[in-house]
Amino acid sequence: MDIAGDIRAKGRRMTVQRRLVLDALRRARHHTTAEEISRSIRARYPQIDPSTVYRNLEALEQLGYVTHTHLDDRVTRWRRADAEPHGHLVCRRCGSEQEIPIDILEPLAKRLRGEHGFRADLAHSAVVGLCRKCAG
Amino acid sequence: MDIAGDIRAKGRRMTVQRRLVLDALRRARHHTTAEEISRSIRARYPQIDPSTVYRNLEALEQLGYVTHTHLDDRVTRWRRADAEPHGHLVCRRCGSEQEIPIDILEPLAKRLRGEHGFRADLAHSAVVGLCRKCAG
DNA sequence: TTACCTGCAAACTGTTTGCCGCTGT
DNA sequence: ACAGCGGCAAACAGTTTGCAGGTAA
Repeated sequence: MDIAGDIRAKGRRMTVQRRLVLDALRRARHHTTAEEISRSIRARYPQIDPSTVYRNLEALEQLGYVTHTHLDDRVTRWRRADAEPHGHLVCRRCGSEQEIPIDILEPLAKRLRGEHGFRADLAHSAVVGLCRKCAG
Repeated sequence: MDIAGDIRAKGRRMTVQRRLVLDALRRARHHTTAEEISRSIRARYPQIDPSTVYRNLEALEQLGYVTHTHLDDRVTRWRRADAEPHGHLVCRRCGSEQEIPIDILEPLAKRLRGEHGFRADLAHSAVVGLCRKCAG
């Protein structure tokens, strides 16, 4: 898909800053933070302001190209919307993170939908608890 | 249980500030925020500083009397540790919150434990998604 | 008496906003 | 030409911290 064309078709613009944010997200294997994206862009283009990164992440999320998730701190994690979705386990003791296949979470999503009419996005926030090591 | 005695037995102190925080949590039907606790205390005892509330919440959590949860904003929610645990559904569109019985979440917890050795605390963070109205 | 605890003020982190000139389309 | 967008600086919310004096045990 031609993101640039799509963005323009929606009356928005494809600026170099927007492209750089998109590229940074493409380079990141998993989720990243705004700060990390900002830092990686500023390494080459120091004139690009962090606030521009924030504004672009928000815009790109509205446009449907990126989404964000929350682990157990106050930092928002961003990733491309077309990456395969997955869940996260984060240990409240050692802080370790672990990705899990989304289908483990499916039965719960189904049940919440059936019993509460609630369409859960179980990839949105991490499951917090104790990892095997720390629970031992 | 005698919290005051228990706290002293652990080498900590029962101050009026600490008691006020505990009382505020007892008065609150569900989870509250530090700001709310602080405000309710300061209505009567304006000299008590918000930072004291934060420090006490942390201390009381370490001592095992309170726990915190996260909904989908950046505010920490506090409650007594002896309140019955429950899950939360929060709508990303309208912001509505809904409590759900913890046993709905049990099968997932069990599975995470079995397949990943991970002891999930599914009451710790809200499940985010679209409520019935907003999904309609 | 001696940790622990408090109030106060200041710092801090992650993020948002106002302003205003610039630039894609 | 005219929205949308960017850089800059300042504001913001929620929370944390350093300090110096106060207080529970």
